Amino acid sequence: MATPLSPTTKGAKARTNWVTMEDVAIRAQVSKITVSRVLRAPEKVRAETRERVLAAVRDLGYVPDDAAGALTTRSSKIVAALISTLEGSTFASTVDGLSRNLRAAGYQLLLATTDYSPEREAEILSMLLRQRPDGLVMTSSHHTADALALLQRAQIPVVELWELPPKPIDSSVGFSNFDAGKSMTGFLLDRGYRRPAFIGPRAGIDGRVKSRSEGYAAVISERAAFPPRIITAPEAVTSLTDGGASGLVTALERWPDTDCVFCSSDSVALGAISEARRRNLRVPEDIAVAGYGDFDLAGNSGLELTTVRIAGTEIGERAAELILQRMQGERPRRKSIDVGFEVVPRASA
Amino acid sequence: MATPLSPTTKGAKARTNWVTMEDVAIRAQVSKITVSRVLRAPEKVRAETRERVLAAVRDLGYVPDDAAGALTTRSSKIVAALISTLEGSTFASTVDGLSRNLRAAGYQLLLATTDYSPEREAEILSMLLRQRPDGLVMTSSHHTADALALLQRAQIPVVELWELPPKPIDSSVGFSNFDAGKSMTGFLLDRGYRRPAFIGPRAGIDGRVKSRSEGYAAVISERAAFPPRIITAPEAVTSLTDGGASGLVTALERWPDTDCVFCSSDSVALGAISEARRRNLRVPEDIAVAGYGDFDLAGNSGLELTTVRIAGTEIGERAAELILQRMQGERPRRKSIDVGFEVVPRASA
DNA sequence: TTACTTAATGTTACCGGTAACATTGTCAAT
DNA sequence: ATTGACAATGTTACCGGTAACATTAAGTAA
Repeated sequence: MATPLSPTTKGAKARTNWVTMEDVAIRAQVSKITVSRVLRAPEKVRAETRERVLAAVRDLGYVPDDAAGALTTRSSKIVAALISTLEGSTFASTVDGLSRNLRAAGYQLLLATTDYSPEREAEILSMLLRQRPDGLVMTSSHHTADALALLQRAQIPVVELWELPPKPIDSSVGFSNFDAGKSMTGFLLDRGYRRPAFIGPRAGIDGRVKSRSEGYAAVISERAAFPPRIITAPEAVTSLTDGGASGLVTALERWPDTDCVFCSSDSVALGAISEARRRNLRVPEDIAVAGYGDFDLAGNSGLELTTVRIAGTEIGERAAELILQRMQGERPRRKSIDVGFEVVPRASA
Repeated sequence: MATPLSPTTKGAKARTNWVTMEDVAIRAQVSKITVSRVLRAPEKVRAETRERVLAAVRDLGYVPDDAAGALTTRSSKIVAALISTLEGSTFASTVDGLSRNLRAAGYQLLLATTDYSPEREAEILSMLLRQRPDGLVMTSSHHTADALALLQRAQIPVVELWELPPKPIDSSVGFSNFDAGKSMTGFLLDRGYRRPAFIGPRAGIDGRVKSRSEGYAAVISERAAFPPRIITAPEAVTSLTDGGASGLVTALERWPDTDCVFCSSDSVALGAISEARRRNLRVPEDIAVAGYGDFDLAGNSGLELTTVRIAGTEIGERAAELILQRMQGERPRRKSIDVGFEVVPRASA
């Protein structure tokens, strides 16, 4: 009693939809390894054979399985990214630059957001590592011991973004938030403002904001005759813009002579400006406002926001380059790349 | 002559840093499969054995290799996302919601941006498929034949986001851009504006914008006594805000009686408002401006932008649910989820 | 006691590729 | 004609897991 065969040429099984390298090999009348060679080292295969294989690939619509290949090559062609947040557009351009440059080299980006929580970061990290990424980028530089241990064992290139940690895990692409805070504060004093305050989101959430405020404090301590005025939003306030609005109120209540606020981000500055308008305060005559980030809205919106420009896309692109070099086994010249920043003077301060 | 053994207990090879399931098995004095069971079906293993295995897992810091497992389970635990752009914060919250909900179920998000190009989308798609994602989401609904063929063969759940295509590939989560365009236009006419124009980015780039403008045109044709006034930015203009500014100028030049502009996004509206301010036009008295998207800046910035609110995060969350259901083999009730939209009246129109 | 379940664990083969080595064929030099 | 070198292709084993089936031990019903 003959078992009824399916009408496909394949014969038995076919439990999956995917065309395998073996299918291609059979159709091209070669062995699997020849197909593999055509795809990865075409010059090692005679032109005639190569064409036959490529034709089979096209005919069958073969798409290689990188995960299977990774088992022997030990390269998943995946880079993982741990991003603090995608909201507020701070890191969006970085992710974009990163993904674009990685893809050009055949790598894909595995993305996860940590909401600024080191604990969540550690948890997510261990999930991401199950995919055996070839490299890792992260926008935070405060990590739990667990996370560090995992990274230690993983032995993959790690790039920390958006700052230059004094003691980097591996390498980093960013700039000094401390210096940026100093520069803007110095700029404001130079412009003639006497009592600048610093407004940030709720405390402790983001090390970068802390560095900026410390830059601010350093300059104030050095050049001004009053103690640094740093305001952090109360727990209840979640939105950055709301934090800016409430921060301005708090600043003016606590120190009525405040003539200028330096906000931890453009979103915060937006909130401060809109609060100022609500109170009929002129910007910058009654209260000057400076932001941080040079988001799209800062220059193009009629806000004319004085701010600090960060090369977000470049950070992503450089990180990709660095990671790619490291994955190719090269030891890059520098493990830290400083992309700098720029104070952009506009009308608001 | 004895070969010098490394001091590790492992004996031979150890060409990789990663601890394998076999290492765990040896340490716990069981077989690989028992380790596998402890991790995936603990109830099938005696408590005592289980503890021993878990201890070994902890001691060695074992992290399973999902890619290896995927070979037999045929589930990569990866979902791929093809996003038109990350800039402008339109899709950021969607990606966030998606990633969050997927991770809760043990899935990771593989992200790529297409820059609104169907050709690039097809190209990227074939790269992404090499990772054998279990599911796919995409924010565009215009695809090349190649892309469709690939998706066809891949046989994985596909969710199209941010609109409800009349002929979806598989399933979709979104809303009707056409209806949203109609609603806002109707709202503007109801408010008493007589000559609303529509301002969009450069033509043909985004099908959703087209749908919105068609909604606008439909209402104008039905209720107003003039032909629809649709302006698209010239090729040279890349920024959305710049497009809004130049769009306003063009509208007022071409149709001086324009009393209101409905912009294809809040960013465009921002540009229009700032151009209006430059020209000392009062908003909304001289020219009313409506946006689309209800980005963070719309409500909190003092702009008081009248706009259409889209539940971006919800789209991501629902898409995750849908994909997860599909991957579990369930046939969900609806293949299309309409999350709706809401016209948000503020001061600008 | 003996056969029959059931629980707990192990063995084998396989997923879809690639590394390493093996084989075959061709041609030039001896 | 014989040999060696090299080009083209194939064979085998293995990567790190899991499915399917096999085995063992202990308990239970007849």
